Amino acid sequence: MADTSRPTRAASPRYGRRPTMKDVASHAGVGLKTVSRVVNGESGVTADTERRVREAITALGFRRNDSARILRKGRTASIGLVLEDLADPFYGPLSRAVEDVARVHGALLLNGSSAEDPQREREVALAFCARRVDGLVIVPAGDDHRYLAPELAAGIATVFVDRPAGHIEADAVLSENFAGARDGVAHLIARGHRRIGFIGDQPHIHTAAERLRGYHRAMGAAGLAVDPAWTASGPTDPVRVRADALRMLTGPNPVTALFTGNNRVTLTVVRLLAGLDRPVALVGFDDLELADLLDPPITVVAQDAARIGRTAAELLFRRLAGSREEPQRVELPTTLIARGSGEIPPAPP
Amino acid sequence: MADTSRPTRAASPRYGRRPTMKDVASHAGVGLKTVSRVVNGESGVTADTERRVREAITALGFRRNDSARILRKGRTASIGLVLEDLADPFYGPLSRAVEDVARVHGALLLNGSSAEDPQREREVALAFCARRVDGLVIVPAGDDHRYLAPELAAGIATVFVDRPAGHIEADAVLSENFAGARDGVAHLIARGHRRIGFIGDQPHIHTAAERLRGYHRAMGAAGLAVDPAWTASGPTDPVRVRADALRMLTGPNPVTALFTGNNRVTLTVVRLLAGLDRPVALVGFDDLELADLLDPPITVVAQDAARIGRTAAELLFRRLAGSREEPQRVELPTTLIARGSGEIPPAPP
DNA sequence: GTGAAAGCGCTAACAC
DNA sequence: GTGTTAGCGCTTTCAC
Repeated sequence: MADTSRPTRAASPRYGRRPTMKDVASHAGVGLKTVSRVVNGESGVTADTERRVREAITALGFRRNDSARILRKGRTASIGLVLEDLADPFYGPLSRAVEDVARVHGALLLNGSSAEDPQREREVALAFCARRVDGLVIVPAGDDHRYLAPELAAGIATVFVDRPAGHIEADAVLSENFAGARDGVAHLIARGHRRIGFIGDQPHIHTAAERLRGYHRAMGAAGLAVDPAWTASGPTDPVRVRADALRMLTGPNPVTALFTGNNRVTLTVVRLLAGLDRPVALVGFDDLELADLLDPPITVVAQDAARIGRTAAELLFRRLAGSREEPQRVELPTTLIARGSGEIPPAPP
Repeated sequence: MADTSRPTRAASPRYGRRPTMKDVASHAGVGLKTVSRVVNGESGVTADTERRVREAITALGFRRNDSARILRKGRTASIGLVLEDLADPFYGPLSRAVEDVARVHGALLLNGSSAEDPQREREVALAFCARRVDGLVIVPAGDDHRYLAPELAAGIATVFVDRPAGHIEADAVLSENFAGARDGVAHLIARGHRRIGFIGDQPHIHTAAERLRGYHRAMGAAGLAVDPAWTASGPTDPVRVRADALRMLTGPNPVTALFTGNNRVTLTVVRLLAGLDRPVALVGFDDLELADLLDPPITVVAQDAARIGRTAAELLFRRLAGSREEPQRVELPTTLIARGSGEIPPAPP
């Protein structure tokens, strides 16, 4: 008996100890290192020895234990992706793009959702660090990332996505939120709208703040005063959004057009407008599947989620390959897609 | 110099060797095991000792290396999820549900896409096994999973999702594909349709075959003969789907209604029908976001992706907790959501 | 071409 | 309460 420490398990083949290289070695009648050479495709093993080793591997059902390998080599060949919610359609393509890049570099992907909770973001990110991921791609929920400083110092490459890091220097890949929103609002202004509403996400979120800034810039550039009742920021909960939209549309100084700050807000507003008899122009930030088939089709400022993910992952692997440039902020352009809802003229007064 | 193996790096604090428990121990002037006790919240450490250890941990920026812990404990507290494509909206909620359950059990989630390629599914699944994940949730791309037999034998719990495993005994969580499709087609028949087309995914895919079987059953139960030109199975590529749909709608024996076998097919057909002047009834398998806002709103047979994921993950963790029941197949009900497109009557001849 | 020995950083077992 | 020792399964080093 080789393993006297677990007598009760030794009898059961189904849940027995997995074979190790040592087991393969004795089964094949070779040294441990020879097995290691075969498993890792290193040279310096005769064809005959290799055959015997491979036979032993198959016979025993051996598979290399990467935990041990990782411990020894110091690199895990894995990266962690922390995002807000895997179920959000924006993050699906983003994750997939990160995974594809990781795959090219032979790395696996650990996935975690922060649920927009800074504390949870921190837990997930640090759990990944404890696993010694080589790198981290983070869609931040919180705005203070000093907790990551020791990890960055220890060499865990980190790229922030969608929103920049708070209180630490790190790479970030963002959309042109300001310019995209500004252009979307300018598009409405160009169609003759003067009273335009903005409904966005919570103001402490970087993208929400930037998009609101873009709204104000477009209005200002056109010489239009903004009634404070025309802007609303808060959770993307449908009840809140619906109430704010209704208030803007029916108040004393009603808007003739709406700019919505992200896909969830747009969805809620589209549902609301569908039940209205009055035509209201709409431009939304983020594209929606089927947006082209609605009546009217929805005009959007589209982000390229897959490109954002790919760009971030490629930057990450450049860092892992040794790039020592200053932390950089990459801003990716958005695309205004005019489909109809943004081209509705203002209703006559 | 403690680390002479990396002379060029030793000078840089930024990329130095990470501190270990041993480093913390000597910094705090205690033994290694005491640090371990503090880090793992074990009892038997005086408040004063604990404070000194914690100070050393903060001072050095120590974080436990879980790779070493995993190697020693034999459990990785992680599970692997292999699915078709993270970017597909069906899998977002599914992944999220699996992650949430994993989180409750203190496990991390490794994510991989097979891109519907059996070889790639195998690579990803085996890479996860080499990492010694405790369990695996797999949306199979291939139909032969004997390659997993040694892993199952070694105790890696595995649950298949959406489609059953091929040639091995394993748990599976599926939708009621047959019943869902049958009821969806029966719904069209009840509205007076007699010539109904079916456009589905490739026939070797289990869900596609089951849904096609449901179609035939509904037609048969209503005493309706099926013209072979009314069914088409193949890749969900829009060009193929469009061509097949057009053929059915304009052939010598044209259909008055279509049943589409999954969300991608439905999308393509919706786009096609939107350009037609003739009204055609449509029921699709899988729900679509915004389906209720289209004109007409789309009637669907909806699967609950989140529930499927949750059910699979819970079954997995029951296995990990020691459940030794026979492998089981769980079938989750679908929901017919009548919205309009499925209630269009047949066009007069 | 091959193998023995050391050690990656941690936890388990068992001293004291 | 605290520390020492062995060893998880692999890779690295170096001897043969």
